Amino acid sequence: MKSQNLKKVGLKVTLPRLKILEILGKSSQRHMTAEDVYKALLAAGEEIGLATVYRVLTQFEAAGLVERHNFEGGQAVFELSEGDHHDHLLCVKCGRVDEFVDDTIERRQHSIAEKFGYEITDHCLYIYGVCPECQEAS
Amino acid sequence: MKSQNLKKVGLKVTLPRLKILEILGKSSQRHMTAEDVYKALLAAGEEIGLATVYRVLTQFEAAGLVERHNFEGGQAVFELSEGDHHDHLLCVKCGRVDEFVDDTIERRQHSIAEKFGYEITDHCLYIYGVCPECQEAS
DNA sequence: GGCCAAATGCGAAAGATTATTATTAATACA
DNA sequence: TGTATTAATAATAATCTTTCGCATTTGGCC
Ligand SMILES: [Mn+2]
Ligand SMILES: [Mn+2]
Ligand SMILES: [Zn+2]
Ligand SMILES: [Zn+2]
Repeated sequence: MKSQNLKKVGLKVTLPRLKILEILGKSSQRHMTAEDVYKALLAAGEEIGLATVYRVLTQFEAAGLVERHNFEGGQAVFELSEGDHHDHLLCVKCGRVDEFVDDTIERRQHSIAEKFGYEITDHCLYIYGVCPECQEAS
Repeated sequence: MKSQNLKKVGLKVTLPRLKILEILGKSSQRHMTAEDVYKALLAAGEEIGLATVYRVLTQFEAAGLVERHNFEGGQAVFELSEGDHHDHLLCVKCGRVDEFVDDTIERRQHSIAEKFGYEITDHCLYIYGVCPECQEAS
């Protein structure tokens, strides 16, 4: 149950938070901007302000419930955290997002951080390109 | 000479463009925000508007003279292109930036893009962490 | 030097995100 | 279950980064 997730991380169980969690879980797009979430809420008949969406998403990020990505193009996107780390492939034409995990890359990253003496906190790898569908279309 | 660089990419040789190229080349920080460049220009006694800095940096990016990065933290940063691709290690405490190249990672990225059928256009790998100096300080 | 398109400077505008504050709702507990 | 306490929300304003519009200036070329 979603309210358990919220309690677990010490957040009060409120309607906006539940609805936002629900949208993030149910939407057909896994990676959503704050605006996307806001519009989905409106479409679902919920009267939740955009500022609340931003506030809640930021809290969710701090609590580890969602991840924020700064893909190219101004707006940050959010996705539900599911424990598993993964990286992203992004189509520059249609905005499609694919996810992947590569253990070799993960290991190399750690050895690079080690070589430079960094204590790694996070990392992100974005591969931009043209997806198969968009290649055909051109 | 810098004016040659500009002519080569089909950009008119103007004072703002020369000065901005110069700042990017001479500044102690290799990775600068538009604001950084603007302040450096002011400090050098040049009267160049911030809008011009943004405009010129964007043109330079389109011409391949500089690269733009969207590190965490709102502002884009720019650095002179020097042909060689590299990725970045970023200290989350002091903002230090280190650069690295890893052929294994580069190769894996291409094979991932291939597996998904993407025609790769670009990619970036940011490793965030705490640099050696900042580890001591804490 | 003088013409003309292109570039600049300035201010306004846009877009994304955050802050403020009065109001409302969730939790704890009587 | 009702109430007090405290945190969360809504609405709006503010902020921050970046871009636009337009009058003025400049660079390239004759
Ligand atoms: Mn993802
Ligand atoms: Mn660099
Ligand atoms: Zn596509
Ligand atoms: Zn540091």
